Amino acid sequence: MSSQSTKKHEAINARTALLPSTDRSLPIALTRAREKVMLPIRQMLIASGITEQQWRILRVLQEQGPLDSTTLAEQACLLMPSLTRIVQSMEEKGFVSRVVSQEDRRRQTVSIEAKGRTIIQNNLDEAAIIAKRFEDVLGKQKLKTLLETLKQLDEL
Amino acid sequence: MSSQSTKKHEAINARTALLPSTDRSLPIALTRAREKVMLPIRQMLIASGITEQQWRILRVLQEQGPLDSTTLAEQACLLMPSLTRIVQSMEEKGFVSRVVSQEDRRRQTVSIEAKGRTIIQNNLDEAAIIAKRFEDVLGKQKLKTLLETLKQLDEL
DNA sequence: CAATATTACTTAATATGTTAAATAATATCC
DNA sequence: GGATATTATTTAACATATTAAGTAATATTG
Repeated sequence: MSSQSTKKHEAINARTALLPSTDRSLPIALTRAREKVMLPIRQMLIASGITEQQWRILRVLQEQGPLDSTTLAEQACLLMPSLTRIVQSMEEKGFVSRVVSQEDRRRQTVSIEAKGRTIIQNNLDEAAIIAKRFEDVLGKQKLKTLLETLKQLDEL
Repeated sequence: MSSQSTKKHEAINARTALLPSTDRSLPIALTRAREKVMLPIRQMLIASGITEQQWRILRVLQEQGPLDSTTLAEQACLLMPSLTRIVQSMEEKGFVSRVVSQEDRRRQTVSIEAKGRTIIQNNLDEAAIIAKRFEDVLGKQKLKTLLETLKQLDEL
């Protein structure tokens, strides 16, 4: 922002006009928005002692029933190495259970357990309020458009 | 997806209809889109041996000139503890330098160095091509709308 | 059907994310 | 002006992200 850097900035942009500046960058904008949207959810979950990733795992299992690890990772938007560790830790705490599949013993099925369901119950209402707040801020139509555009990016 | 879990799923949704299901969740959609957009950038940067966060730091410094750590963290979308570590490592590698501010000795100013500029030069064209690809996929108007909506979320 | 390839998951190593606490310098208040 | 509060940065501790390599089971192929 200093005047001496402004000249340099313009000089560089003159020969690299193709790339949008960082304040118009899609990756950065997505990261910022994600952070803002995650923050209240993270704060809510502190009381339950779980992370947003663990919350996503519980919600996916509650919605879709028992899943194999690969599908669960995809649905909860986690990479397999992360999922492995998180599910191990959640199993130790009794939130989920794992059983080896009998048809294919490479696979395992992860299920939500009573303790995990309790966490869902304790947070579902507040999570809905948080989601509603963002819907109200953006408006239903803009939120719908946003989700569609984000989906389009995901499906590339 | 199994039929025995479908009944459970519906039963739960009946009494918790307020919260959108995970496949319509804004946090998850943002995370997925971010991942898709970041992937080609990360792959590009492998050749230079830096991460996307280090790339953001270099780009912000190149655009805006020397910055104090707090501003740099804000602009590069990093938390201060992350910035501290990353800048330390980048300083050791000669990509950036740090000097303590004389007006306020709590502050320090971070500057990009020749080695850092070289990395920018080596990747700017390809970064522009990647950015263009997303612009072409979405269309200029939809990208503009997306950035505006994301900004609106950020400014909450 | 045995060698090879693929798949599902795990482990390892390194980097970043996140919260809390520590540190040092500056600002504020009585 | 000295006690106290605030600010800028760092450190610590733990959790996740990412890439690569490892392992065990299944699938494929000659």
